[in-house]
Amino acid sequence: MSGGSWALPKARKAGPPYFSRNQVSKSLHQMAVLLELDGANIFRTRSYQNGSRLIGTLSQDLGELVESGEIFELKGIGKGLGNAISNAVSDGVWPDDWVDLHTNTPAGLIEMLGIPGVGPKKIKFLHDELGVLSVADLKEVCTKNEVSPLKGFGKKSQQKILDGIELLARFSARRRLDVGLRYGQTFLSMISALDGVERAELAGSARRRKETIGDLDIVAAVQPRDVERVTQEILSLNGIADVKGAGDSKVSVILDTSIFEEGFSLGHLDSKVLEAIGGESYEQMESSGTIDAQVRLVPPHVFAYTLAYFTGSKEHNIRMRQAAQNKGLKLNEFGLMPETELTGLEAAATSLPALTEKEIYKHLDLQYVTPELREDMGEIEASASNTLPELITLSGLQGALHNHTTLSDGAASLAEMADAARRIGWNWLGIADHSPSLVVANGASAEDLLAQYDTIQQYNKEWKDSGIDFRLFSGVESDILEDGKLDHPDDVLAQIDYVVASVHAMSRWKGRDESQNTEDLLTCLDHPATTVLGHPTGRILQGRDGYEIDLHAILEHMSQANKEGQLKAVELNASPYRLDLDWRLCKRAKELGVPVFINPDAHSVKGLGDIEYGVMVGRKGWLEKSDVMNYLTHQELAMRLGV
DNA sequence: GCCGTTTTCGGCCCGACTGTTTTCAGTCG
Repeated sequence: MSGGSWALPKARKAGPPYFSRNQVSKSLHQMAVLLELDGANIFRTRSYQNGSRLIGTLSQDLGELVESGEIFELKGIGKGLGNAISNAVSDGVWPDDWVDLHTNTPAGLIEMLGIPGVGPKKIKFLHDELGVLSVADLKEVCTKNEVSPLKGFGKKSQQKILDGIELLARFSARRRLDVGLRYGQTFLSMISALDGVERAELAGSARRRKETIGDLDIVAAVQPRDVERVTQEILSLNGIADVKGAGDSKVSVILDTSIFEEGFSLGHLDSKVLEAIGGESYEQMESSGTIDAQVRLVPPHVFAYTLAYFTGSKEHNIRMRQAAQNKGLKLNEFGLMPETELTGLEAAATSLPALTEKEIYKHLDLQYVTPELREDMGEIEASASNTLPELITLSGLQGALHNHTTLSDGAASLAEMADAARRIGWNWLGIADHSPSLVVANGASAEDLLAQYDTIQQYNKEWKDSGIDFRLFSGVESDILEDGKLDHPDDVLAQIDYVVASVHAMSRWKGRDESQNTEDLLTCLDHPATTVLGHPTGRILQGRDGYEIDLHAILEHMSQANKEGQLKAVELNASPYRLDLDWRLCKRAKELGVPVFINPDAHSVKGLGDIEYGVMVGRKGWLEKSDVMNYLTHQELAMRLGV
């Protein structure tokens, strides 16, 4: 759960526009949730949800769309939402009914939505009947047996709610991508090895490489005669802490860390990251954590359809079904078939055959869409017109620019980092240790920085003289100070190869509004020495939200600078704790021609491996070879940096 | 609340599972 506030945002002092795209998008989302709790028509709530998504991913300027009235031409924005948004943006006033709903909905009801098995209808009913206002209230009435006699409830429902509250308290619902993938790939390999499992794949948000994962979905192809035996064998695997259910086609379990033979530990972390996720107690929590997993057992001939279905996303699936409908067909997890009276597996007998997902897309006259892109972010249109991007790959990268050594808070020396990069097969490596203001990370003085620069030149000369095609670049990760200033004198910055400018003083930046933060970042970007904007929002996944910032405006500003011949690049921080730039904005950076550096932000040799997660997110953000600076050779990069 | 070459009403993706019912509603993905 994100810790956002449930009040509507206050209007900016200067306007119009009085609200940003992010604020409008978030408000629409909140309205959708509140309307659900209020018992509104689900199609009405869905309209708000769609509107939130639409505005949030808009590439045009919201203020301009409102001013010109073009906002009403967006598909999904009609009279109601269009007027509400227009008035908010141009007059700074939210509709009365939005304000009322926000004022009158108890915060505890929203919290209750996090309980598994408890949805808006039940919450409303329990609120109306028993006056339940919070999770604590709900626990109390369940314990007092006041829920089971209610119409539509019973003993089991009451116990299920109590179990759900327990689960909510034990662990936050989602896990980071790296953690989810470790569980998922381990469990998948165990299932694949079972006798009778013909094929198995990880599906769901893990396969789509979302930055966090709710639960694991695995699809396994099993002949019907083997289903019962395979189910039993799955239930006896190591690492299963609890069995939630086991039917004819689905096994639902909770996994814990005993699934890992080698145990569970975190790598060497950035001190700021460790602090944000709760310090050492976090490691303890992580190692006692769990994740839910569902295994679907299906006959081999429907495997591809089930895999596609459970890979999602929900939004992508909806578009796929519409594409099927346009051809007079019905698409579900069992097949692609003409409309019939039959349902489920029986209807699948009439399905068009598909051994792979590629064939499903082909039946619909679509180009195959790789799982990372299945978010209804334009991939269906691109697929229909054969214009899907040719995505980056891990093996294509030649180096990475933002890494630390023992000069600041890294665990490995300069020589060790360089050696590791060469063993990976990279052509270059950038070193950017912290600047002096960041005392907590042992920020290096100007003197030490310049000494490091000299050492790097010496290494480079040695490699060159011995015919080794490898180069180190010498940079700094400069803190962005008050008013957008950099953390070293200009004459120092002018001597080194590049500057990654990042915000670290989170308490100060989080205490200010979006326009002030954005303004300071723009000032910093305009400094001639600034090359890369580091971890642009400062978010720590599952730890803290980033500071408020209008990244669309930042990216547009950077786009302009690049058009004028300056190199202003944005970082995709590959640390699985950050994954910042968000994938939704990678696509925007690409459209605007803002170059992207995928940076592991490595604080140890092992940390270089985090680049893998950056590539996953870059692929999810539509990035191609030409969008990513890591594809350059050191000779090409030196030219771009002017060194 | 949105949408429309069946256009101002009546649809809006689809199915499994669960627990409650005796034919269905709520939740989930």
